[in-house]
Amino acid sequence: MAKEYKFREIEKKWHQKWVEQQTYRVTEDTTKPKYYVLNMFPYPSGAGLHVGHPLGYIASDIYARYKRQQGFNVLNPMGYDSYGLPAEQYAIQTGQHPEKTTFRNIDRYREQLDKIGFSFDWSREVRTCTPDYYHWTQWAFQKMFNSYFDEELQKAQPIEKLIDKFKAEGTWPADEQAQSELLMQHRIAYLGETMVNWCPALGTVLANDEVVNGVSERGGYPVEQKKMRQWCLRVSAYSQRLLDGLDTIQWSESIKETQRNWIGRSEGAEIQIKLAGNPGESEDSFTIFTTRADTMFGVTFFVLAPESELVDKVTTPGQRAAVDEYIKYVKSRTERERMIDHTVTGVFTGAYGINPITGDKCPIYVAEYVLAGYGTGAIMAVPAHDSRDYAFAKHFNLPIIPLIEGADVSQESYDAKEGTVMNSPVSKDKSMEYDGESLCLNGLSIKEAIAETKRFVKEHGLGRVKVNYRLRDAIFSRQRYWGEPFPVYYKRGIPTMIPEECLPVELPQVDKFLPTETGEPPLGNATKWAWDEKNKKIVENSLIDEENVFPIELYTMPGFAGSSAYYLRYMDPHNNEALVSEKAASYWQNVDLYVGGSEHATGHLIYSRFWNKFLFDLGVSKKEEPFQRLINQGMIQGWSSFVYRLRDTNKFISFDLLEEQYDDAKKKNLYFYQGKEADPVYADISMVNGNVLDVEKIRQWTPEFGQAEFILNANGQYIVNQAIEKMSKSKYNVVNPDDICERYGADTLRLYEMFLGPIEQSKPWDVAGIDGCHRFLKKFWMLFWDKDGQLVADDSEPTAENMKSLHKLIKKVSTDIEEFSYNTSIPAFMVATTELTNQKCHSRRVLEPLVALITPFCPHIAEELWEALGHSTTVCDAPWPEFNEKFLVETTVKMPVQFNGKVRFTLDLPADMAKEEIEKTALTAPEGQKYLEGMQVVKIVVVPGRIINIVIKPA
RNA sequence: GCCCAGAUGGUGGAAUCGGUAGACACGAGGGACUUAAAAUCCCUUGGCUUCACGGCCGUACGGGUUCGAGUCCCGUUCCGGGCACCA
Repeated sequence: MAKEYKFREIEKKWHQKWVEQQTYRVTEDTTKPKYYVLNMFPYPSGAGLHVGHPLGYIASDIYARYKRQQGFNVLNPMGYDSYGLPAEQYAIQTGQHPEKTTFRNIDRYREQLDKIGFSFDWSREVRTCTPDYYHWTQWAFQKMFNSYFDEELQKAQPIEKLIDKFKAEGTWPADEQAQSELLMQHRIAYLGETMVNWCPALGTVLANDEVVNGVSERGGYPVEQKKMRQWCLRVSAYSQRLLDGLDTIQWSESIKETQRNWIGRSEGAEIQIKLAGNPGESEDSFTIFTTRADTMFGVTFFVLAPESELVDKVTTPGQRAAVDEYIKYVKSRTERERMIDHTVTGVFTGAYGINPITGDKCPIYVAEYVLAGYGTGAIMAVPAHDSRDYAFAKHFNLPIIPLIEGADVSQESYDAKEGTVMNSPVSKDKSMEYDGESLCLNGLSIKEAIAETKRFVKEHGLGRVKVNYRLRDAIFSRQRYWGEPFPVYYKRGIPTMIPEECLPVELPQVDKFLPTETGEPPLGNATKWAWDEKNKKIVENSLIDEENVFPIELYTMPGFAGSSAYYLRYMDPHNNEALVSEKAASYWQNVDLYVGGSEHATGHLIYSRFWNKFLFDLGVSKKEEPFQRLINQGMIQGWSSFVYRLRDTNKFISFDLLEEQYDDAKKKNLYFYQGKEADPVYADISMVNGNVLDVEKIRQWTPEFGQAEFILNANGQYIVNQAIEKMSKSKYNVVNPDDICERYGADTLRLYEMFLGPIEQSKPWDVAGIDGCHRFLKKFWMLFWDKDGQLVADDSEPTAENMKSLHKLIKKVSTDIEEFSYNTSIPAFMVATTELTNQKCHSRRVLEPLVALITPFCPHIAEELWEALGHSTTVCDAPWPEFNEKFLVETTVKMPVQFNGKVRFTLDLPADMAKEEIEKTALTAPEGQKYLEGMQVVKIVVVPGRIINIVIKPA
């Protein structure tokens, strides 16, 4: 009897053994080099894992196992990002404590993960919602509170240093309140009155990356701008370092570019503009920011952002009413409206500014197209060379002065930064003189003109060169329950830190997860949420006396708080004294390989880099960048199936019977049946076979379908419409990995997920092909057993052919793993297996390395075969086979081409082979002889790799 | 609008540095074994043309460089992602 591949038994057996033998447990082993592999930890949602989740985990597991076999001490931990909105929303609906549902979901995730055979060291698991974990989130926050960013040193420094500086300068106020306010302007974690993205439906503020197209990322609810006092992190202070760091890490170019865009560095100049005929107000000048200093001669007006404090100061009494009206209008508009609708609006303030270069008096407007948060909130408008200024000038009939030779500005502005400058100045007396020098840019290129203007402005004290960043500080508080509480109390209104030794401040119990009746966040429902300063403990709210007992912060931290430094905690997860010990941090340093989705490009991956840089400044983190190499796995999409219900009926029409019409306005297809519109309804993927609906099955699914009438096509089938969409429970297109494990085994699942295509690409899940992977594993298995079920391995000498098949595979698989193109390794495995089967290879010296090679991909079958081969140690430590080129030496001429007296060969030859040998080989190869006969070899050029050019001439 | 990444059979995708395009797999069709099914194995499978041998055309489109281009250069179209009144 042939030995059957019983994957269920094999996988169960090894899952148990791995647990018993603690196969994947790692310690700081200084005798080995370290390698740190990390997956973005999942948020444990109620829906469980679908086949898309493990994609990245499998990819990183393969790499981790490969590194381990190469002799590295590999840290490969896993945990849960377990604070989050869904659990809280669920709690509001059901009254169940979010911790309960979260832990239940975690158990389910763990069960699913365990089936796939990952090499995670579970002894290092972290959960962001447990006090021993968020202790260190709170601790980091306090450190940020007690630090400021020193612009000169470009790093975080203790706040005491700043206080000393103020004291030395004599600017340190006596009043406690004033001290607090002064320091707030410098602390890295600070309480700030800022415009925030307020989402009324979620009842909380959101960070910029949580708002997409003016609506909340989660739920898609409208977001408005609101001025609120919030905790913020001074991420913007690190802009330059965040930008510079990108050049030192191996991330995909596209994600680096996304971050560069988000940081948005722009070099420009700030220029002082004097007000003309100062209308008796305190202010006599304002500052504008421009990247196009070269266009100073084309300025025809100035514009202030509506939110700018300057508006109030410059507005003349005559224009006051109009300006107030306009500000009121701007406030009435939501973020979304402003983003979609770019109609030109604005109003004249009545004031004029003086162009310091030309001395011209230009009107000052207020318009919403200028943003308060960027630059100085004031601009100089050059309608000829900026499309927004152009639209504004046309609307308000303001002059347009072209400054670039050949630029036609009669229809649109000329925004491009190329060309030769003219009209700058138009004539000599149109340029102001400073210290005997006046500016002239005519004839210069734009680039030269910018530099020249900057120099002029700087040298004559008209302004300064300035770099601006688009990156904003992160809003760090949320008006939610299920998050880290702030270790902060308000001592007579002054935010004060709860002493470090009293951390963690645990999340209090509440009976309701909704905001209070007075509109306070959910923590307002807690009755024991006051800080007793004297006794250093949390006490009942009723004891608040504003002398010794003070209210504690009601906000909680946002989702990214817990995920910003979790990689450090994995190094030393049970440490009660520190976030991470010096020893562990020094050993593990930073993450060598990070795998996760690219959707975190402007969120987690920026915050985490910022957080790490801060901890690096503190000396806690040992590397400036937390993630050396980043791989972004693509999404696995699902095939959604739609059935069509005739509107206002319970009749479902087979898709092929419908008439299709494209609606341009809605940008989608509409379907009609006998003139009546039919609406799509999701059908569960499990009820569809190909594109045919199992009508009986769907009838049992919901009562709605149970009573429905299904109109079938001529073949008696109900055809569904299909579309590729993101895999999601609500789209009923989820494929569960458990089912695949049950049917084919984890090894097949692992192999197949890699076989689907390049890791970084999004691709639809398609079960076609999984049979092929399973079949391969069976073939691979059968390579080791004879027809009686006996192991075939013996000590025989491998043939040259055997070694060639093996070493071809070693080479391919090794480079593929390094380059993360696992999908191309799998065909190579298939070819090698077929070759070795045909060669009837029984040699241990081939079979053992073969098992070692498949270990990262399919660890279960590998362990089983490794054991069968007589090893008592785990295959995880089987050394990675070394590639030896000599086994590939068997010359075959792949492609001879003759031209111009040159012959080019492609040969399978080692790169370091001596030239004479190459020549000999080439000349004796049958194809070579055909071309070289009667020729004299003049020169042989060996291109590294295995291509040679042979230059010949007639003998 | 700006930036980034793509486009190869019915499908996923191979093709190393510019060297036989379509490896490998899926799907489809045909066959063997079998009472039958499953499993397994074998053959065919880019298009057009030919009884056949073969020939011609083919890597989104149009040019270019080269003895030779899927690959390099210029331009165009389309799809995906990011940013977007950022001065």
